[in-house]
Amino acid sequence: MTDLDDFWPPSAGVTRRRPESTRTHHGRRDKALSRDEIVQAAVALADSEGGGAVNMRRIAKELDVGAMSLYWHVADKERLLDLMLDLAEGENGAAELSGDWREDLGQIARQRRRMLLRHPWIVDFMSGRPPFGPNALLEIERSLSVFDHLDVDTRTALYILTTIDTYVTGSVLHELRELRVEHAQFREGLTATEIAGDVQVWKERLDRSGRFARVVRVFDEGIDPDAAETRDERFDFGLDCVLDGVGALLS
Amino acid sequence: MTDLDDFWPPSAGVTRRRPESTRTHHGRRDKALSRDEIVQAAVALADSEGGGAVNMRRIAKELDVGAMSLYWHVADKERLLDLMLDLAEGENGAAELSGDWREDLGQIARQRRRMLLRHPWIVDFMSGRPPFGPNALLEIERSLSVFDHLDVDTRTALYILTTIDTYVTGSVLHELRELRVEHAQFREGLTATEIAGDVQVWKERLDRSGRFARVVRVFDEGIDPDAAETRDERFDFGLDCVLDGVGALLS
DNA sequence: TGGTCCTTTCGTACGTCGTACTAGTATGTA
DNA sequence: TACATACTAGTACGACGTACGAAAGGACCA
Repeated sequence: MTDLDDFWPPSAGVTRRRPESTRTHHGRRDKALSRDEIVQAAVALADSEGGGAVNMRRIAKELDVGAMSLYWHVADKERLLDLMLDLAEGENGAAELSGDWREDLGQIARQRRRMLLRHPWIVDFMSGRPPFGPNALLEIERSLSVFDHLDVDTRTALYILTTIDTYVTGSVLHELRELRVEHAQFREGLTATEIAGDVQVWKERLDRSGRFARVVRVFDEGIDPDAAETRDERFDFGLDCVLDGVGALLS
Repeated sequence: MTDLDDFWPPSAGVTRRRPESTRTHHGRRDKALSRDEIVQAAVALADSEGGGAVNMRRIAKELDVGAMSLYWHVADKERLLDLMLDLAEGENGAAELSGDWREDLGQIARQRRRMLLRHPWIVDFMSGRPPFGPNALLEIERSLSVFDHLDVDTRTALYILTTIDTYVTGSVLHELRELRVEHAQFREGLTATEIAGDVQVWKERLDRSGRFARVVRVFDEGIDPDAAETRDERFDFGLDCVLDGVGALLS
């Protein structure tokens, strides 16, 4: 495994490099601080306390290190976030592909969704960050291999992958909205019955106004579009739509 | 037009209300400050200088007002962001629908994409915010009407709308990533040829490693998946996939 | 006229953030 | 011993959200 840092795109000034020659420890600390260690700590912190808890002082405390020590290994917080994203990107073990395009694309999509739900902070930091870190590139490479034995030009293959990834990303964004709203309500100490009562009052206000007939019908039919139990089903529903569309295109 | 504030869901404590009785101006300022005025100023600021420029002091300066004056009309910054999102949501004039489901869903999707691209800060603030402000609800109501004369149960209709919205959101997220990377490069004073040269070096590194055969082929075929000219085409490609899938379901 | 109350405005100040600057400390080399 | 290299870290600055409380000015009543 060569140094993956070589594969960052030119726009990302990620590579503040360690010296190639000596690897001995020079600092005051007993163990040498490393960039990987920092990124891992940051990811662990973001996983357990949310993206909002990620700040340099806090990461440093986690590593029992001065805040400014981080800046030797990482150019700034933006670069650290780049590295965090790509680390998460890399944790999808490359399970082998079956050879059936629909099954494989479906598996890639579901795997990616699971990854994003494991690290909800990714969607917070994704915007404005180029998705071409080394591990992301490896994923793209792997995904492109699905089309190896299909009669599809490269551009179309890319479009298809982009469409699927787009759906997955948007889907997770939706799910996280719901999860966080639930969480906020829970933290305010509201019981399920209190929430249901409030929703009922809300619904009646909507009903009385006469401008939300169809929305009110959703309530009345007892459909909770955000119900936790139906999220997988809903994801698969949309994914099937997308893959059906892809199928129509491939034939 | 009754007060749309009535239609906020119970979870959003948006409604710090003005007193109902007297409406005369009491403050020190010559014109009374109003919540709408604040929200509009915030949106204008976000549009022109990006979501990062939105902060209470700056909005106040824009209105020639003390920073803390805002807090009489808006509970806190989070609520202000809620209001900003819903204001943008409301600017989609409700063009009448044709009655052809595919055309109408396509139009809704394209209109929403344009809105999100007009206000790129929305995707920055969207995560973790419930999408049920009054104007969002009106949009949902309008979208649901597409299914009025179709034989689709409510749940499926909702799933379809969610799938489309999911695709649009993810799509805009992708586009903004690209736009912002371009913008960052531009701001660093890089010329197009410099960028092309850097990319070439990057590509060759990828090539030499032998692990990115398919990605390198994308380069070699001269395909820029992020090219500005092809963005509309790419969006329509994916949207057609989704709508094809929906079509398969409806028949 | 003067008091008192309610609505609205806003100055000050605190805690938190990213990080520039600078001064260190430990190791290797001449 | 002297100097360079590789790291670590304290201090400090400016920007942020906003709690707190003081005030300003109209409305009302005496």
